[in-house]
Amino acid sequence: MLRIVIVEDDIYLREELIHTLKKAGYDALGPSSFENIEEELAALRPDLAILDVNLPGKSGYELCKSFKVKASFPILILTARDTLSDELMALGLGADDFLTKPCHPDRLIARTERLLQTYHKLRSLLQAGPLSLDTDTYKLTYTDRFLILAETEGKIMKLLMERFPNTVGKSELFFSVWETEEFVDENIVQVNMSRLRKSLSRLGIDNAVRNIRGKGYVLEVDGL
Amino acid sequence: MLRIVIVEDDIYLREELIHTLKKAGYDALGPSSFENIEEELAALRPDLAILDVNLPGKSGYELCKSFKVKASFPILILTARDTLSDELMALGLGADDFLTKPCHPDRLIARTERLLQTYHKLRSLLQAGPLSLDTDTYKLTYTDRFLILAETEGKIMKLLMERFPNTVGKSELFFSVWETEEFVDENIVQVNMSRLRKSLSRLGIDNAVRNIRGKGYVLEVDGL
DNA sequence: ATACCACTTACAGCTGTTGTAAGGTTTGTG
DNA sequence: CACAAACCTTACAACAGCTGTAAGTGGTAT
Repeated sequence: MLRIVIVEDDIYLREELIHTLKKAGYDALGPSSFENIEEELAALRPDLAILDVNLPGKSGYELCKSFKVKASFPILILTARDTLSDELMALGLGADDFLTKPCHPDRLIARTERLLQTYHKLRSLLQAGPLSLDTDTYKLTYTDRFLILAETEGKIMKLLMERFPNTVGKSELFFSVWETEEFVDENIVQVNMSRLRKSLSRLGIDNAVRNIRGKGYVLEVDGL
Repeated sequence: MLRIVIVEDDIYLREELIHTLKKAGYDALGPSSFENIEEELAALRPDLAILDVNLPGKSGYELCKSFKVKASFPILILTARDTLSDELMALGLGADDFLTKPCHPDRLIARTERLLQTYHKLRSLLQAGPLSLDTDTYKLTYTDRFLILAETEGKIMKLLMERFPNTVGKSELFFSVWETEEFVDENIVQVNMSRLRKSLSRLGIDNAVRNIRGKGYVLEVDGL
C-alpha cells in the first residue's frame, strides 16, 4: 500500500485529510510533532508528502527545498495562501503540485493519483544534486549525458549517493558491496574506486569522489 | 531548444500563448488546421503539448487519451471549462496538468517548467500499454517487475514498441537492428525472437509477440 | 625518514551475449 | 493427405566486458 505523509499542524484538517486518503486506499498518516520533522519524513520514506506552508519550525517551503535535492518522493504543497506568488514559489522550489485550501477531496485524490502514477516510473531513480542513478541498471545520468556503470562500480555509486553528502566508511562499503565486513583485500576498494573515477571522468565529472584518509569516501557534487 | 505544441482553435489566444512561451525560451508552435491533428502531433514529437478541450473534430480529451497510451510527452489541458468534473476527467485520462482560462502567463510558465523537468528524467522511456522500456539500458518494466534485456533483444523490443500497434516488417527489422537489409541469415531473426519471447515469459508475459506469416511481427499487449 | 594508506595498470578467469548450424514444428495449398 | 515454405527451438563456440589478484608507484602524517 502506498504511504502518504501529511505535514499539517491544524489537527482537524489533518485528520480530515487522513480520512479522505485512507478511504481512497492509501496508508495516510501525519506526524503531530514538528520537532525533527525533516528526519522523521526521511525515515518514513513516503511515496508522497503533502505539506502545509505555515508550520511551527521549518516552513513547508524549506522542507520542500531540502528534500528536492535528493528527490525521492513527490511533494504536494497544500496551503491557504492562495496568491500566484505563493504558487510560483512552491513550484520554483521543486514542488510537484500546488493546491489551495479548502480543497475538494476529489480534486486532492485525483492530483495525488497523478503524482503517484508519474513517480512510479521514477521509483528506481536515485538523485544527488545533478546526478541521477538508476539503481536497477546503474545508468548514471549527468546533464544530458549518461553512462552505464558495471555492477560493482554501480553499487559503490549507489551507496555514495544514498549517503550523500556524508562520508561512507570502508567497512560499510565492504558490507554493502561485497556483503562481508571481513577483510577481503583492501586493494579491491581502491581498484574499483579508480574504475569509478575513470567512468565519472568519461562523463566530464572530475574530483567528485573524494577520499578521507583513514575514514572512507564522500561524494562531492556541489561544484557540478 | 524544447518544443511545445499548442492545440487551440482560438487564433488570438493561440498567438498569445505562443508569444508567452517563446519569450520564456521555448520553441512554441501551434498547428492551424485540425484535420489530421493526431498524426501531426505525433510527427512534431513535442516535448510538451498544451491542449484545449473544445476543438473542431476530436476533443482535447480524446487526443489526450489516445496519446497517453504511448506516453512520450506530457500533456497540459488548458480550457475555459472550469468545473471540478472537467478537471477530474482530464486527470483521469492521463493529463499531466489542468489549467483554466484565463491563465496568468507566469503560472503557465511555472507549470510548464515543472512538467518538462519531471519528464526530462523519463526521456528515454518508451511506453506501450502496461509495458515500458528504457531505450538506453533496455530495462523492460511490467507492473512491478522488470528485466534487463540483452542488446539485440532490446533493439527488437524497442522497434516493436515504437511501431505498436502496427506490424514490423522483416526488412525493417534487419535495417533497424542489424543495420543492413541484405541477407544476413533469416534465422537470426527467429533465434532472437525466440530469446525475446523467453525473456518476456520470465516477466509473466506470454503471447505478446505475434508473428504474421510472411509479413513480420506485432506486439499485442491488449490483454495484459 | 618511515610506515601506512591510497592509486594505477596489467592480467587471467569468468559470465553473459551473439551468430551459426541443425533439426523440429506449424501453416497454407493443391 | 502430401508438400513446401515459413517459423521455432536448442546447442555450441567465439567473443566481449567485468572482476579480483598481483605488483609496483605515489602521497601524507608523524
